[in-house]
Amino acid sequence: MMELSEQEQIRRQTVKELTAMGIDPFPAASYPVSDKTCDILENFEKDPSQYQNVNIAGRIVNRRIMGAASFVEIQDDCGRIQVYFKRDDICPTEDKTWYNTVFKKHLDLGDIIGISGYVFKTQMGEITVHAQNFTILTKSLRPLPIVREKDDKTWDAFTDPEQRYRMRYLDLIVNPHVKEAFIKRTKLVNTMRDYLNEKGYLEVETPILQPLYGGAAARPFKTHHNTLDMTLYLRIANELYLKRLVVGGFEGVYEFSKDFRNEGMSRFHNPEFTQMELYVAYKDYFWMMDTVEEMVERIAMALHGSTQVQVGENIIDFKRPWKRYTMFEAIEHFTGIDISEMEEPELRETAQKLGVPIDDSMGKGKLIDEIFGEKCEAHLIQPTFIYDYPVEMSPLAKKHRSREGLVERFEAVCNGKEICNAYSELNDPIDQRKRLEEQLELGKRGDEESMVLDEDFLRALEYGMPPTAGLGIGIDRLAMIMTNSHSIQDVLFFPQMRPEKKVVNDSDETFIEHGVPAQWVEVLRKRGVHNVAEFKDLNPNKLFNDLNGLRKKMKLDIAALKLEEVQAWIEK
RNA sequence: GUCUUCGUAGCUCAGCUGGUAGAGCAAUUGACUCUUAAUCAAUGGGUCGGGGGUUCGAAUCCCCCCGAGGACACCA
Repeated sequence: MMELSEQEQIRRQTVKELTAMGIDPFPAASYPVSDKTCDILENFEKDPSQYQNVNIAGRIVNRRIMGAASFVEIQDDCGRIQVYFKRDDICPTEDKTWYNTVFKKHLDLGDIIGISGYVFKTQMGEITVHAQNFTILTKSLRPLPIVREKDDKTWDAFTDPEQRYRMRYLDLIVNPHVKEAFIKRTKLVNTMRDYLNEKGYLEVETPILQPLYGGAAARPFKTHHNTLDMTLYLRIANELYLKRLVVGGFEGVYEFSKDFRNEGMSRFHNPEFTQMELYVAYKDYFWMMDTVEEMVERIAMALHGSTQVQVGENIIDFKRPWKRYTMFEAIEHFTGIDISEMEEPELRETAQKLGVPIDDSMGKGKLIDEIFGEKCEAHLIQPTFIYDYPVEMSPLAKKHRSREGLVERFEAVCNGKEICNAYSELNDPIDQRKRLEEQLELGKRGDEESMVLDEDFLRALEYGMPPTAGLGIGIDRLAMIMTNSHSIQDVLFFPQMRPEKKVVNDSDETFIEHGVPAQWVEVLRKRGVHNVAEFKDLNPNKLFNDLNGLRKKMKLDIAALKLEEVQAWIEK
């Protein structure tokens, strides 16, 4: 038995009383919902005659009882509406039980009911459903957090992040803006998918369980397949599989993919996250910049009806064209230093001068990337393309068509964070092999993130992949921006959390076998001892004192314990 | 992983330099036939995250642990 709070006990008792009255608190039959709250609120005044016989269903989120009349607020999946209950309308005969007992005493905040009635406007001018009948559809056994709102002011908002993320269902019930954000997220994905489908690209699915992981520099999650008796990894990216499909002759493929990276967590990182990766044959990275601009601008329009989006303090404007800087230009812009001609020692010196933290394992490319990350990225609020990256950091990107040491790669940065990453894809299999081998070499230098050589991927390239533009765009990051969310946990329904500790509860019998008299078992639980295993960590004197103290407090009519008895349980 | 802030009733919070745990809402009982943070009256509800220590006495001070937030690190 778990300990129930007073309110939970009362609600369980109510369930019993309803059942005893012949009312099923959890009925099986369909309820004939014919109307939505939002539709009634929006359209009632245009044509009241259409709303003389409505059926709504939803959760009771507020209640005001005035004797023989009451107002209840019902919430369904699109909003809330006030419902008016009048005793003599609910109970037209002499028997007033249905109103006085079932409605007033046996309904609680959080219960789900169905209501049939007609719509009218109260004296205060609020569109309201006048209930003629109601049906209990689900009793709620736990009290709901009570959030009250009036004129944009909120009282007792349910804000504890731990509870909000662990019990997202509660968060969704009581915090309407949370629901809004998730609806926007889905709209974002739908808009992107529509855009890609309109262009004629094919949505595909590739393996999540992979024998080798690749396509990004991150540590993977490792698992094991029993029948094959082999290690499998959860994918960190799907790039290498999608490119195989381009080799296979698909000229435009994309996938919305859950990827898994075994790295630290923060307000920008969850162990599993969503990316959309797109590969289009016969295109290059400049073409891809145009595509990203067009697609993201369309998403902003779909979600906000405007290219401008409020994000924290800033208004971000996704209107095309976005600013474009090469990486060297961006660094020169923010530091005043032109590093484009520098070699490793000079870069190292410059980084130190700029206060950029570096270590010995960093090569030329990593140093440039660090300087950019430290000095530029956070300042790029409006959407900006940063292009032409050092080759060392980009083993899958094609060599720059004219500049030595660079690759044709870009990232879009927005609100100080990377939102996408794209290249003219490397399709020279000899160069690709060399680059991947260099990554392995870097691995030996202490860089844990370097990749494993994927021979089949190289074999595919050797058959010939057309020149291809590729893109990875972070759906969670984009959703954060588009919903003005401070943290990734606000755009994931169920962000990863440490598990709640669960207390093991022993049965009465187990305690009794341990020598605890039956009437003391409940007292022990009250004291916080849930199982006999906890005995060994307890001080017998303290337990003895606490239990007899509780006996007094609970006014129990049983003999006081002796210290020897308590010692006996603990030693057993 | 490091630093830092936090954890008190179902929810939101107060509780000063240690002295028997408080409020509002929610709950229970009662009054009230158009209220809307409904109102009015009464009542109940707490291992003060867990464990240890200091003390005559700990929600409060100290240490350890658990959980969460934030910052940093990591994450091309």
